[in-house]
Amino acid sequence: MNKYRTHNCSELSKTNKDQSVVLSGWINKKRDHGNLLFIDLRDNYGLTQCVVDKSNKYFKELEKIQLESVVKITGKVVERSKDTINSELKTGEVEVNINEFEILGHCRELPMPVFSDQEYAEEIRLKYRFLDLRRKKIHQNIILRSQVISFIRNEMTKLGFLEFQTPILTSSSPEGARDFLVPSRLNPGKFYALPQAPQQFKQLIMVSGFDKYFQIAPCFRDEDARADRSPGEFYQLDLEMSFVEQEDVFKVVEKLLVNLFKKFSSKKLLQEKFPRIPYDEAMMKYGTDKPDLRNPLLIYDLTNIFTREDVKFEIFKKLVKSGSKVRCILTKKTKDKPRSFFDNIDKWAKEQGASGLAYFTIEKDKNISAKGPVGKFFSEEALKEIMKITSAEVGDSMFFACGKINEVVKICALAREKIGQDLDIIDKDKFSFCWIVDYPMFEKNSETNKIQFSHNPFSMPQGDLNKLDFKNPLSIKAYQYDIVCNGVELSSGAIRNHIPELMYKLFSLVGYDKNQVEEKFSGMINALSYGAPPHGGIAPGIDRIVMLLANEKNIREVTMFPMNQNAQDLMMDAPSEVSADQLKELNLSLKKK
RNA sequence: GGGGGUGUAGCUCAGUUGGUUAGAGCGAUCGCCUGUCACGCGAUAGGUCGCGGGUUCGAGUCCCGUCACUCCCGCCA
Repeated sequence: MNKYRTHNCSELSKTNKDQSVVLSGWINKKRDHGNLLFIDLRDNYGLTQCVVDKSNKYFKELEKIQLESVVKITGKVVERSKDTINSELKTGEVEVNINEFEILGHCRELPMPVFSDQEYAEEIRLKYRFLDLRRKKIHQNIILRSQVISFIRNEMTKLGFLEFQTPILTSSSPEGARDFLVPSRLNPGKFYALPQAPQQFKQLIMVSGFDKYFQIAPCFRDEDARADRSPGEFYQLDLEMSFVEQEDVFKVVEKLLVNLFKKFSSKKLLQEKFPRIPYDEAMMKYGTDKPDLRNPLLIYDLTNIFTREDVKFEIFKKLVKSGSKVRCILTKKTKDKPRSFFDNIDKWAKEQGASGLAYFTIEKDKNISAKGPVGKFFSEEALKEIMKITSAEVGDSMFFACGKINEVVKICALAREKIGQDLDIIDKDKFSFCWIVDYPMFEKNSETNKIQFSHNPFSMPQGDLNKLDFKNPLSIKAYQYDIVCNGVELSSGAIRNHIPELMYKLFSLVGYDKNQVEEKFSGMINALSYGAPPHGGIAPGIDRIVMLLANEKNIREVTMFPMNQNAQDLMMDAPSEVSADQLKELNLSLKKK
């Protein structure tokens, strides 16, 4: 028999009546009636009420015991009287009459209550993460995470994928995020980098002939944190397949995600075959390549309207003449919204750094007219044209932004989200997935004006490879795709470029000559020239999937031991200083401040 | 690197126009209480109002600086 328990804290029921049992767990809560004491004993599995009265020799000691102490209790299971049954508790029909008890782990005065729904400052939660993790909600989140990962492993294995580990200490690569560097003792002056993703390794696995690979892969990027982005490290379901086209990857991932989300959430999926939205279309209609499709609002381009003679909105017209764009967001049936609704959005836009959002509502008396501060600037003919372009109807309103294309697109995307929230038209009980496809291979850096890879430099360009228009690199699309769910970017992937000559050519467009490519990507470029299969893959973010399933807005709520925003682990005190000897061994010296 | 928010008891927070000795709930300690499940009741302890400077007869409150946490922008192939 186990020394510590015969049952866990969620197991006992009426069927155990009169049995002598041993339970171990944490003191979740005490209710002291002076001569009668109730103790809720908690473990990973649940809660059991234990009772003791003053006739027991341990009574005084139990009365004094700190919450969150770990104890072993020996006692008898008794059925509760009808009026004392707790239906909220799985074990609520019984309780354990304590005969003996033993303290297994003392607890000091707590820096934060464990049994409470109260929110606490993150600083204290992170410092005492082991206490925080005892709390119900986050405890459940972490269990969910484990179940999600185990489900994924199982499904991937069933689909014939093999799980491999790839190196954690690898080489730094240009392109992409900032690397975490690790100094090499045996190679003074040289550094390993932690992988930003196992990108090159998974392609090498394909070249090695393994056909289908996956891994729950840790990825390290030294970039600043966000609510949905841990500083430092995160996990991806990294996968790669040989002899596939884009649709083959989509099929696998769609099936996996649909099964996963159905199993672990009660929310409905808006569509089980994810819509495919070309990047250009997404940027036009939603202003972003991670649209929340639960939000029905759409963005329209109305730049041409502001070249008309019968439109007198001079500020916009002047800007349009100098190359600015006008975009609008249409809201349906909003004519009765109070003035404050519109003004608040205009005010909000100004707070976002935009010059504001002009608006009007389309009305009809005898004629079509526009009501609102700028309504008078539009002729009936112009309004009819606007209604044609946007499919707007009488009673609808529109918000206008004007400016340089990048700025307009950005504020419209934000405004779409903001207005959607204000109108409360986003169904929070749904998941809406989509694929964003046809990403451009290259983009122009707005500061340096230089051409750079817009996503992954290893992606395969679309179209006839013999007829690619290298003179117009910005026109080249790639077999590059993202999965988006409810406005959250879950993953990106691509069909890879497995042709070395094409790789050299593409890199040359962003300013790398052949030697540089061979130097920077030696492992891979070399491998591709010894018989590489066409291959492609994707890497959905595990943390963000669990966030969606757990309905959490912050990634730390689904991460067991997260760092804070400044990339510090307050519990383990990392990063920390190291000894002079350690530095010496690594051939490093620190600059004095 | 930049912008916003927050910082008062172990925890969560209140603190009015600058004005007496800075309060509450939870927790802790002590006492009472035999059917609670957020048990109840009474008492006690607990404060560098993040830190530094300034204005003022007087600062938790106003001003300047600074630090910490957090959210956002930049960044994140």
